[in-house]
Amino acid sequence: MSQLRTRFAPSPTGYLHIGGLRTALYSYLYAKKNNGKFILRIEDTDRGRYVEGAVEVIYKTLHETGLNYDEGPDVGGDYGPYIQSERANEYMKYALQLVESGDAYYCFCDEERLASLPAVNGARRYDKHCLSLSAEEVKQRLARGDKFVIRQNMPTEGSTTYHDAVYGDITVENSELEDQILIKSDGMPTYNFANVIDDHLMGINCVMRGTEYLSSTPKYNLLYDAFGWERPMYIHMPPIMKDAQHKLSKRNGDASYEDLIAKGFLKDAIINYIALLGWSPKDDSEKMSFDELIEKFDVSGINKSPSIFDPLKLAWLNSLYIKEMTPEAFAEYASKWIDKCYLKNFDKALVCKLIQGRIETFAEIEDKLRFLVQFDDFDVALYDNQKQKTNADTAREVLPAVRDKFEKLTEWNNASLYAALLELVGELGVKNGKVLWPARIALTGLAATPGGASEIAELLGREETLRRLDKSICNLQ
RNA sequence: GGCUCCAUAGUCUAGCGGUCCAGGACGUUGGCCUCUCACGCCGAUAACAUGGGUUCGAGUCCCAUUGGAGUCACCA
Repeated sequence: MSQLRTRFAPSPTGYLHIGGLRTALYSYLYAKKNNGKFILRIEDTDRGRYVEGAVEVIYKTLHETGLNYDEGPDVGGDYGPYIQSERANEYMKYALQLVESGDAYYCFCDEERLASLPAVNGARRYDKHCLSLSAEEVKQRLARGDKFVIRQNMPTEGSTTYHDAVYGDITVENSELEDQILIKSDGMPTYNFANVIDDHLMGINCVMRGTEYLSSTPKYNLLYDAFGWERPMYIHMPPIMKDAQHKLSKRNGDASYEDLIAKGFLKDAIINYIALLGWSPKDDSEKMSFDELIEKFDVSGINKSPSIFDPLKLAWLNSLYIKEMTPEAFAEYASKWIDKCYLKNFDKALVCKLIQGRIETFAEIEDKLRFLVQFDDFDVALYDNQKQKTNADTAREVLPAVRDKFEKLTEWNNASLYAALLELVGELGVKNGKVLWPARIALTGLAATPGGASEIAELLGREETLRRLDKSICNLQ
């Protein structure tokens, strides 16, 4: 068999949604796994839907996620142009070839007539009205400048079967197939037509796309047959759902790739997660690098039923990727979120050290660090802790001593602070918690913090630490 | 509504006739660890949609029912 060529053919409608990204991912993985080529083609035959800048978003996202295509509008290739609107003159030629062979025909029906067609089985169906027009009549109307479309002439009997790599054999009765429009009245090809022509012209021998095409694929195959072209292999994949009933879509306000990035998810985690939505490797691997994905990817692992997008599991994977970042990489990536917290005098490296292992998404940073710049009066009930045997009364006794120890320190770092705290524990002859708990509470006013008393004191610095202790001690009186 | 497809825990999934009183993961939860939280570690939790077949034997094959998805555009 000749070299495998897959393609991702999005239409530039403004963003790249998660489902589209996954389609691109699988296509890419499958191509790479088989030493094939992955091609990007922009399907912009609908002039009305064109969105400014949408193409760039597609390029950017694909490159950013590592889904580098071998051929495409911005990288070139031997089968260009890779933007359908730039190949506009190609399609009519092929449509006319089909008219010639009787596999397609001119149709002059207007909207009104179409709308008056009776519904069959709950849906309107074109009645092949114009198929019976004589060649002479067609010629006249064309010469007269009548608006027309070109329709595919579907067989009315028999059935068409094809093989899908994940769903198996799919058979559809030809009578179910409508005479779909190939060339629109504006002269542009419909997606269905341009798709087939371009796939063939670009040597695409493997078509990967969502299941929404599962039942219309026979129409495409009939086109391949009419031209005498070899049909490609098909790999349809199930949709990604928001919940059991609804597909994930930007229109419903669901997260797009950009949204997820903005919410603090790492691209590697996103790719890893969506690879797992609808596909699973032979072993039980969950966290996989891009290279491992290529290595393990296999069509037989693609699932048949829709899968629901689970932000919780994505977050879990994301936390795994966050933990393995180097401190430097983490600091750099996190800086944009840390900056939102208006931290001025705090050691960023120290801050990062405390939060890196404690967040699942970068968006949580703001909440986690708020206590650094905000220290309000708090309920002394926070000093209550059954397990540590502490309460406001014990805090009242311990805190002044803590303050005293801290003030005498010549070195201000976690080790010395912690040592000072333990020293006090020794002197008082109590459990660690009896000192550590109230100290942390007094410094933050929070039941849970991203660090222990000494770590937080180190971060706060001598001055702020003493100030907070004084304030808390005062509030206990 | 017609047609096509799908159906294992709350979610993602393994399973391709016996090795499954169903395995992994997220979540939830108990515990350990611990300067709180988090991490980590150990344990628990919960599923073969229903009903018929086929078979010595069915989560695995067939049929029906139910449920769900997709599709039926001069949108892609």
